[in-house]
Amino acid sequence: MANTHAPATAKGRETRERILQAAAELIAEKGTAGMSLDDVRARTGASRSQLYHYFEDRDDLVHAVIDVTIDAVLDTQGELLDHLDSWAGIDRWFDSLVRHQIGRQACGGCPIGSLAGQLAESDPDARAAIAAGLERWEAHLRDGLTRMRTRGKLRKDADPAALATATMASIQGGLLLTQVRRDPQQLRIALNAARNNLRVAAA
Amino acid sequence: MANTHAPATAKGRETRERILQAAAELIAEKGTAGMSLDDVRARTGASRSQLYHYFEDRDDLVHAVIDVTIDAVLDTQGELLDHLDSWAGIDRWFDSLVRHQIGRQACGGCPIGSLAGQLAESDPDARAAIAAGLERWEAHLRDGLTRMRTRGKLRKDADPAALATATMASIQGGLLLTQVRRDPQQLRIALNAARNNLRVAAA
DNA sequence: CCTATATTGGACTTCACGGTCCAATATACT
DNA sequence: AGTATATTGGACCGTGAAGTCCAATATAGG
Repeated sequence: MANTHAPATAKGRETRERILQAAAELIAEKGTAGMSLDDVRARTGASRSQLYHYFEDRDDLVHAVIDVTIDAVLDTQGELLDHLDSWAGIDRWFDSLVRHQIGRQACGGCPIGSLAGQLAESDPDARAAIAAGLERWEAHLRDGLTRMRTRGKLRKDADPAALATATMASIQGGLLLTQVRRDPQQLRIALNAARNNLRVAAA
Repeated sequence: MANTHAPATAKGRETRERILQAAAELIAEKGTAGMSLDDVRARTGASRSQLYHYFEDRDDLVHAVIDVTIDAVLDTQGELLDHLDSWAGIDRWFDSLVRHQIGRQACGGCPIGSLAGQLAESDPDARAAIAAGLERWEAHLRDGLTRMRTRGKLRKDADPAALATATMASIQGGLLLTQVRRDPQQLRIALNAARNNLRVAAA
């Protein structure tokens, strides 16, 4: 906290934001270990001082990127996440995920999942932050499924928590296969299976 | 090829093996970017010359680790992979995967999947090698399912390729969640869902 | 045993990177 | 305007890491 100054002026906020944004892009492109502070400087035109004025050190910046990445992923899905309490809403959500992968030509996988694979073992704090992010994400689905059960769309003995977890696994795994095989259909296949599994619990 | 000598003596083979083994462990522990050649030297007592005698450069070593890791993953599952043509065989396989995660206390995720997340974007050759490895893995299941369809255990219109892909996605996603949440039950849940999806195609 | 070749030790070079420091400049506030 | 504070530029440092080179030693095969 000592060295890290929160921006006090509009200009400062803007600089911090530029740095954070560039770092997030670079990490998405080259991985956390692949990003260097010089990369960030090159992309933003910022000076060394600026980096260390707004962030403790490299680690602090990476952690900030994690937070911003999680927010970005959830933001991208926007209000789709608020309507996961109907089969139609879930289908729209799945479709949008697949479309998004087609749009980026099957590159990159899931930004959160990628960070997880890179940091889970080596950085406990990062792991916790990523776990929290995934939990926020999964909670939307779990809540939606719970509402469906209440409304009688799911069997009374259905387990929304487990259904949501299994669906997240299909998403993450489907994105990984999509990324490795450079084929968005891999996600489609995984999501169709996830849908089947949800349907098994339909009333 | 010029500089890389294949070991010509038993001693040489042993040295190369030691280096490769240590590099694989280090990469599993700290990620590809986290492993340094000095780490490998420290763990093996090898000299710089030995590293560069048996491997072109760092990249060559990493690629060798990819191959060895894929083989190790498939070996670990052993003959379980040859009996994925019955529900009992598939269940045994799933159980063994979960048990394995419990054994390693939910650490590490899937060695192949981890490599994928780290290298898919930055190293096209690595991506291709990993894709080939996953394909070898998936083929075992696809072949098993195909045999099941032939024997009438699966519906005639079932798609073994898609079923196998969806199952792989659940495995990879389940392992990722297991790793991030340090909870092997995450894989269990994902595999139960995968099983449900397979059952939907049962005759 | 002798020689060609395989293997090994380790000094050395180069360089990218993270991090520190201090002084210069811009901005806010009274 | 004037002062305190926020912001910025950039030189400088230490370290770790990849990679080169050459000479020393071990091993195989005749």
